[in-house]
Amino acid sequence: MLSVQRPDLLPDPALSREEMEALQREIAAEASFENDLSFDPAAVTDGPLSTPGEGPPLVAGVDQAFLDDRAISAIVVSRGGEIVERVYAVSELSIPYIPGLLSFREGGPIVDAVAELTVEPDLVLFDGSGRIHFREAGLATHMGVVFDVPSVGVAKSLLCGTPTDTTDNLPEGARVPIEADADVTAAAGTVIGHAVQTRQYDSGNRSINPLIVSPGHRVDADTAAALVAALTDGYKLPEPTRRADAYAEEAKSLFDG
DNA sequence: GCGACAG
DNA sequence: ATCTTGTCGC
Repeated sequence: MLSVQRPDLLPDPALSREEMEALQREIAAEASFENDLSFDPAAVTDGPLSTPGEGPPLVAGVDQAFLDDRAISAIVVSRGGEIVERVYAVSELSIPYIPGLLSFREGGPIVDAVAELTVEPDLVLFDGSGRIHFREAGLATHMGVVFDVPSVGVAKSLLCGTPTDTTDNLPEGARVPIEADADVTAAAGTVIGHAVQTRQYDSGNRSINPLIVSPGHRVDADTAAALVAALTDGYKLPEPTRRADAYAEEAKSLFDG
C-alpha cells in the first residue's frame, strides 16, 4: 500500500489561493522529472508478454466520477493487463474546480481512495496534467510527490504550454512535444510533456484529438509518453485509465440510479 | 480590460 | 466533470 510520505504537502482545500500556489511551487521543487523507476519502461505493455523473470510492473489507473457534491475516486491496479485490485472512495467536495488548482479539489478524495489500497503500484496514471501546469505542479505531480510514487498525467486537453507543431489530424502513433512558454514557470522551451495520438481514424472526415501526457513525478517527458503509448490498446485512453473510468462509473451507479 | 485554462 | 438525441462511419 502507498502511504503519504509528505503530509506537509497534502492538498488542503482550506488554503487561500495564494497559499495553494505557494504550495505548488514547493511541490514542483520536490518533484523529479527524471526516471526513477523500479522497472524497465521499455518492457512495459498492458499484455502478458513483458520483462521475462520478474513480470510486468503493477500499474494503477485513477479516475473519478461526480455526484452532486461528492467525488467517487476509483483506482484499478493491474499487472500485464490482469486486474490485481480495485478500490474506490466516496468523498465530499469542498471547493469548486479552478483551472490550475484541480488537485486541491480532487486530491483529497484521491488520497481517500489510495488509503483503501493493499498493493503498492510501481506506476500511477492520473486523469489530468502533471508537469504541464502553470507552476509545474498538476494533479499527477502533486499526488506523485505526496506518495513519492512514479506518476504520469493523462489529460484530454491542453492546460498550458505550446506544442512545437500542429496537433491537428496527427497520424496514430504521432507525438508532438509541448514546450514551456511564458505561462509556465519552467524555462521557455523546456519540453514539459507531449500530445500523444494514441488513436486515429484511418480515413474519413472526423479526427480524434490527441491525449496530453506529462510527467507527474520520477518519470521524464519522453518516458511518460512512451509508457502511455505502451499501455494503450485500441482505444484513445490507456487501459489503466479506462479501467478506472469504468469502475468509477460503476461505483457511481451504485449510489444514484 | 481582455484573454483563458486539466476535471 | 455532468446533462443528453441524434448521427456518422467502420
